[in-house]
Amino acid sequence: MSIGKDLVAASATPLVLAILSEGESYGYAIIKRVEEISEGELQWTDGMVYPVLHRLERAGYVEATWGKSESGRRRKYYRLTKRGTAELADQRRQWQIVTSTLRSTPFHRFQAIPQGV
Amino acid sequence: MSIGKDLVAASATPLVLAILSEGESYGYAIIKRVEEISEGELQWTDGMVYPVLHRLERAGYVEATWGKSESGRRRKYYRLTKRGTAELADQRRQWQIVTSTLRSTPFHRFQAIPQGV
DNA sequence: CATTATACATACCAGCCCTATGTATTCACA
DNA sequence: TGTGAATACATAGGGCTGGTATGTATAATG
Repeated sequence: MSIGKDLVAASATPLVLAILSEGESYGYAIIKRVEEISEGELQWTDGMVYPVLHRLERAGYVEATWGKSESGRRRKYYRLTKRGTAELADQRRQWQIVTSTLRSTPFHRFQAIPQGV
Repeated sequence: MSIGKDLVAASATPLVLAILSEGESYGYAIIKRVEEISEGELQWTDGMVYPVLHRLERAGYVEATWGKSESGRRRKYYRLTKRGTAELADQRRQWQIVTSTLRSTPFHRFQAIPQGV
């Protein structure tokens, strides 16, 4: 994808937490949801999402329970914990600071140059 | 500092490029400038900035020349290259996508200690 | 009956911030 | 005169994390 690795890394946690704040969900659906709300710009792989969910679980930001889809496939449903909700708020604060700092530079005046120079 | 490691990582390159787009500068001054425009929220260390500058130089985004301060201390001045300017534009595009995606979620509705749906 | 979509898991690799450490000069101040 | 702080740059090593590749398994599709 056309988004740098470190930016993907930085946005992974807040995006997953934000999506789960809409209601409980599971790995595969989160991948689809990210693709949907980014209008196809962000395309996560499963090999990336599951480790993120495991990490969030270890950190106590989410809880998981095994369930089943209507068709019978097993699913691991995740939902935000209280700590996860607090973490989401903190993530938002951090992004505010950084984007606000970037806006203090000529950063926002640079338009993307389509190909070539 | 209170900003996560991965967010610091993701913002380092665009911030340095944006600062250099204001005019040539050097490591120590960049650290001070970041602290200034973030109003003290971002406090970079020298051990973090110099490797970033070296990486940007290897990537061809910046050029460096040795100079001296008025008082006589040696300084390495960095300035944006054409490729660096293009990279800055691309970084901006990436950040637009990610922040726009985050805004598509309840992310922006979370204030310090939310809940209440 | 084979391919695709769904659904989850993990080992390995590479990249990068962070900390710690080292060198060197200028300036304030006691 | 001397001592610490600020200025100024450099790099080695550790730890964390996403990306890739791979494996398992079931349901739907044609």
